[in-house]
Amino acid sequence: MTQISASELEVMDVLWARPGLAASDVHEALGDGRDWNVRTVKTFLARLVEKGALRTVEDGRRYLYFPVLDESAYKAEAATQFIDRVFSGRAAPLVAHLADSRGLTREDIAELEKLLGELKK
Amino acid sequence: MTQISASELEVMDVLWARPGLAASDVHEALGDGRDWNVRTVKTFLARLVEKGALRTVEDGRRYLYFPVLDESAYKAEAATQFIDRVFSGRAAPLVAHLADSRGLTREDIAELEKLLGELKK
DNA sequence: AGAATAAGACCACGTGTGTAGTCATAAGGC
DNA sequence: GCCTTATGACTACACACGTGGTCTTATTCT
Repeated sequence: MTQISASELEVMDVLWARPGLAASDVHEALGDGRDWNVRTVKTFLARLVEKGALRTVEDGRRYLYFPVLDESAYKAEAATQFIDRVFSGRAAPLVAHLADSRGLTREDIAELEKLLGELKK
Repeated sequence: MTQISASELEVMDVLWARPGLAASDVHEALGDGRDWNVRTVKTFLARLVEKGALRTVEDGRRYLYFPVLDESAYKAEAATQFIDRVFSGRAAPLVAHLADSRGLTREDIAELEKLLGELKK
């Protein structure tokens, strides 16, 4: 599978949340913080279509964009790859590092415990 | 801080494990699976020195390479960035996805539980 | 109707990255 | 003393990525 860059991923996130937006809507939805020119957003959309991550549906003289790539599948894969790359495939050290860098709040810890409890079944 | 690419990271991993290797040693250490030309490895080393992640010590007519970047600090930062990018900063979904994709073995789960137990203190 | 706006199509351009080649030089083997 | 080999220095080059420009055409506003 082709790689998706960090910027492209932000675009995917918008469309995973609200599939079927047009380019200008995606641009608008990104608005906060992300100060990309509409054309920049369109470039990302076009590249994502090339990569097979999105597909278009014509709507008059514009396109609506829909995800082809499944969000969960993609993120699971990305997580696995990241852990392979950075942590030699071991998940525990990752969590340890998160804790170190204050990436884990008390709620996170509680949530993880609950999750682990379920996983054990 | 400048970014380190996936390939460069593999080189760093070798030198974090065994600081003070020469280019050819790094090449050899990477050997398994990684079939890079020595010059490719040297390119990565040079770029890592430029980026300030490694420093060199002359040893006759060659260099020995030592990490400047701290491994733990780097990996903690990388983990945080990854989670921000892909999981909107939430660690729990990451672990959930790992579980989904069979990225978590029973041992991982046990290890994580132990870790969480310690974190709670 | 004419002007401003908005959409897509196509193009551009600097930087990073993966992947090495060439050149000069030093050192070791015969 | 020369040939091979290892080393560093410098260079190359294609493709990805971030960023956005131009050109054409269709719609909408006044």
